[in-house]
Amino acid sequence: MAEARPDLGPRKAAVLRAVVETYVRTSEPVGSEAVAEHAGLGVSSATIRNEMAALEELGYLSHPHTSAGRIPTDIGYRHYVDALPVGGKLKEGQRREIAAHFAEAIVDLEEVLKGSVQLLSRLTQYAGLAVPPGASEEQIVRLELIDMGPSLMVLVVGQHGRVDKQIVDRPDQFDPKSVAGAERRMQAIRGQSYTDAQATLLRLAAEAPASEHDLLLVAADVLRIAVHGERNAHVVVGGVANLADETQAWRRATLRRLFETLEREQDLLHVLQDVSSDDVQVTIGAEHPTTGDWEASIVTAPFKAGDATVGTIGVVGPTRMDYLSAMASVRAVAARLTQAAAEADAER
Amino acid sequence: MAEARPDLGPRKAAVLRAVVETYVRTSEPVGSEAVAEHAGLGVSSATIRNEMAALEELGYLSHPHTSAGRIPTDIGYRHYVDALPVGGKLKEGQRREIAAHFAEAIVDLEEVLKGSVQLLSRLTQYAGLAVPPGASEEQIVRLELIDMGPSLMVLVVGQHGRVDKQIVDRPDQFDPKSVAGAERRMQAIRGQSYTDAQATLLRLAAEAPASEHDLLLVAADVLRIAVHGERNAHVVVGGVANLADETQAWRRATLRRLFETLEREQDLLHVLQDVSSDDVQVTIGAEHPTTGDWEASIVTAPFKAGDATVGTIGVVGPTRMDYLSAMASVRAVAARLTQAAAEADAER
DNA sequence: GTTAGCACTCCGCCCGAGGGAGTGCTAGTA
DNA sequence: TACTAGCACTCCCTCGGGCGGAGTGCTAAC
Repeated sequence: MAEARPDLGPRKAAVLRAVVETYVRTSEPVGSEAVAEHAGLGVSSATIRNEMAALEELGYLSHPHTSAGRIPTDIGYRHYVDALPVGGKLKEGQRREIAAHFAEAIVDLEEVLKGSVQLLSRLTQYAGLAVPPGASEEQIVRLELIDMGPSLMVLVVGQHGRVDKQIVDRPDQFDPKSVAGAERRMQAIRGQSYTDAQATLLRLAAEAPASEHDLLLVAADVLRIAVHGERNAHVVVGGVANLADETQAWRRATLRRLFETLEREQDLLHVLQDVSSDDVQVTIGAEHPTTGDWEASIVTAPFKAGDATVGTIGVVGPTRMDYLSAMASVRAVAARLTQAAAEADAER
Repeated sequence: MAEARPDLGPRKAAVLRAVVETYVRTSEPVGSEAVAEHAGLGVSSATIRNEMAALEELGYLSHPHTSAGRIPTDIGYRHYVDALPVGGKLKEGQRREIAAHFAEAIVDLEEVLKGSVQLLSRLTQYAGLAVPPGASEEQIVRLELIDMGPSLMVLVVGQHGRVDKQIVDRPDQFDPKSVAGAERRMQAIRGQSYTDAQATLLRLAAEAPASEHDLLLVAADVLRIAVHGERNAHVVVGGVANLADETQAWRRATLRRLFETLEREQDLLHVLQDVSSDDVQVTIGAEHPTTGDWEASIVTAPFKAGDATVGTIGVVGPTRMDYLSAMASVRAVAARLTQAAAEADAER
């Protein structure tokens, strides 16, 4: 990601910035005249033209056709984003909306995330996304085997309100007595983290009588899935209607692909899990293989809930995105999320 | 819904049918010539023209402009649908796909519905929808109060794998002893239906000591919500990407509105709950107030899971929908769903 | 009641012209 | 050497007019 691109020098950078910002605002290719005015560099449009030609040569800008203005390439956006000052400012209204949203104490993380994703989509006019924290460090509050007639439900409740369930076919050998036995045996893991508990269950299974052995393995498997998020790890998505807005100039086919991926949670998860950093992170266009044909960018930030369990929240929008404002919104929401979770923990 | 429209007579009905079917296939206004060929009425296009003019007069067809063909109005579609033979046929491939999907025994209803909605969206190329059955008649397998530090989780597990949870702030007076007491007390409802259990809890609350009183009320409230589906009653939605397809001639703004409603689960629920009947039901365009500006139709069918608890499954697509095939698909999936649930019950 | 024939309407498309935005280049200036 | 003014050139976009065609509605004949 940190490609060794040559430093542009202040003026080229300013021109690039002006092109990006004007293009984002108008969604029309940007001409030298407009840049000369907007960038306030005190040079004429002719000079700008030279700079723009150079920027195109370097791959930061492109040209729909000879006599049109310039539009940024993905690389151009990348440079722009990297050069962006850290502190994007929120509008007063946005700030208030965020504050209002986090006024209530955090209770159910899942619900809060749904709300936060909606909030982000309202703030940015793009679609909001969130990946709930993995369960690995969360403590288990309860683990139960529930007899459901022909099947058996394994139910796990985590410290932060997480509930994982899985229903498995119950082979005949799982008689009520074994189930009760296994359930009693597995209570040893209460208070352990999901990861630790999984190991404990495997150990218990080894020691347990044959009739209970498989049951313990099944329970261990539910924990494994909870940790890895293979099945349940849904991505919370909200505000996708924004993507269908007329002002986003996506072609119909692109829009369709975008929606398809937003539904395929697994793919989405890969993208979101690949972007991990301590701060806001931006993935532009084809920078990630999965997002190659999206013509879209993702802005994400991690948040902490509990001790070290980390989730991700962010937005998806067109590459022609208002990165500054999107990053500010995402950063602010992630920060408030972390803070709210910390307060909820302190109270505990 | 059953408007007292005059009977059209066989020929007008045939003309209407031909217009609808041709229009659905080609998405172009249909001319008299085309109908004369397709409908096989053995009359000339001039006669068809007269009939079409009459149908327009009656409100079944409309005219984009003087010299264009006809397209059906919502009323036209309605008549067409009502006159449709009951037994739409599935293609062999579709039949196989459905069979394959229901080959496995039903375990977790929620998971099955997600799959079925995807299945329907694949079969029809529209978007799939489902409302899980309300909890009212389901039996409660477990009801627990779980201490989560500053808050309290009420957890209910139903006979068919349904899990409702709610996290509530725990006022100070809820000391561990009261919680334990209330939990013991409320076990009386095991095996009762959600509705009955709710009443039982209210009765228990009246008898219980003050310290446990509120806890029992909270639990009763969780059941009430589970039954009414005020909060949790999510609608399962899948395959929305299909709606963004180029071949669906929605304007961007309409598409946006459609997606917005698909995200507002409450609204959607109202629409789906309003359509209840024993068989496949079609809601066309503005027939339902909520769907007024959708330019979309909904095809739904109820399915039974368990004894009398009824959910709904269906598809949303453009008013210009292949109703015959959509109805056949929805009917088939609903039937298999009911059947699979019955088998699962029999095994119990 | 049905049909053939026909005038008429109106859309969609093609075409070419004109305007305009923006470029790239060249020559001149500080 | 860096910048600027000027200018020719390119290419898109739009607009208007002119078909061609699809389809209608009507009339008159069967």
